[in-house]
Amino acid sequence: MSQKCQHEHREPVQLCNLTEQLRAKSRKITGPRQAILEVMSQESHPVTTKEIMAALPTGVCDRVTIYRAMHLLETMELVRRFDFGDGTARFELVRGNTEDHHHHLICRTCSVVIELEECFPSDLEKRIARDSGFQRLSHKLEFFGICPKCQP
Amino acid sequence: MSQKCQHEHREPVQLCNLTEQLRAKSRKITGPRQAILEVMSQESHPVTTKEIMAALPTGVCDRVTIYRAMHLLETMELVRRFDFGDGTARFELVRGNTEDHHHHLICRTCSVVIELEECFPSDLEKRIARDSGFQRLSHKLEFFGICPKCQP
DNA sequence: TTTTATTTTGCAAATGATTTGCAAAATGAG
DNA sequence: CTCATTTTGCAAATCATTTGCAAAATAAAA
Ligand SMILES: [Mn+2]
Ligand SMILES: [Mn+2]
Ligand SMILES: [Zn+2]
Ligand SMILES: [Zn+2]
Repeated sequence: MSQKCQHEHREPVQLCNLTEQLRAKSRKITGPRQAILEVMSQESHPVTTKEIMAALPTGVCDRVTIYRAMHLLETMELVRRFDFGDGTARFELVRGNTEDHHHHLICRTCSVVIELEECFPSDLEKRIARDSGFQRLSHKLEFFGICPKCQP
Repeated sequence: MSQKCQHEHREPVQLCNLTEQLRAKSRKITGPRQAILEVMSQESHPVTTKEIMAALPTGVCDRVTIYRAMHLLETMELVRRFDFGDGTARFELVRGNTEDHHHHLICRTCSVVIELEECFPSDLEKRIARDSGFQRLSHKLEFFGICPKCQP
């Protein structure tokens, strides 16, 4: 079945998904949640809760609400969590298929982020699964380096 | 030139390295540091500071000392830091060449760890470097899955 | 629309890992 | 053994994240 949004007016796909998926789980469509998703839809790289907070109009919601929204959206697979190794979680809106994922390249000096298309080769991953007997394999993978601007 | 230890008596390679490298930096060879390395040399997977603390004879040192030792040993490249995504750093003794590294496969249910030989293909990594203009690329990579014992 | 059941939220406080300040203790060179 | 330097323990600070709870918001029911 198609996932097409039923509304007539134009809205980002994510907000439609949000509405529908929230209803399906008897969760509520609230101002904070819409505002958070609005902010995230304008970001092209993973963002921290602190950054979301800063991008939100003053007083929209508490930081705790953002943490709680991230948990919810993560379980709904509308948002994905990343770890750049600095002790702060980052979140990014899932834009394509839920099954897709991607990785990042981060500058060790200025922290600029590049979105990557390359992924760990699935045949290699299958071999790891076969050799170990593990099932449902997934991976966390991020690259680090020195970006052109930061090179000596 | 060979890295062979000059001492006559038998000691784990790491402790020799420690002694020599510490001298070279005018840092001191202390009881806590030797004890911590002793514990780590008996572990085959990355360990947390809490686990090191627990494995150490009571009263050998404070948890803070372990944190400080990990920082020092990490800069000396005698120890490597890993992140299994649970908010606690893990450390493992570097056993082979300093340039080598490896990754892990962790059970999402029971947390059992498998040491892996597979690594991200270097030709692919070189392509990422070339396409992005980044230099000195490195990567963080860990796999997750369900181990044979935890499978339904 | 009003009522009612349920979910959310804000705020304060708790948790947990890690870091820092500082004076006392340990180490190693001479 | 003495002295300069590095380390350590302990308490307190930081920081991200979580939790408890009563008040506020939302959506289903009447
Ligand atoms: Mn991304
Ligand atoms: Mn390992
Ligand atoms: Zn991937
Ligand atoms: Zn690798």
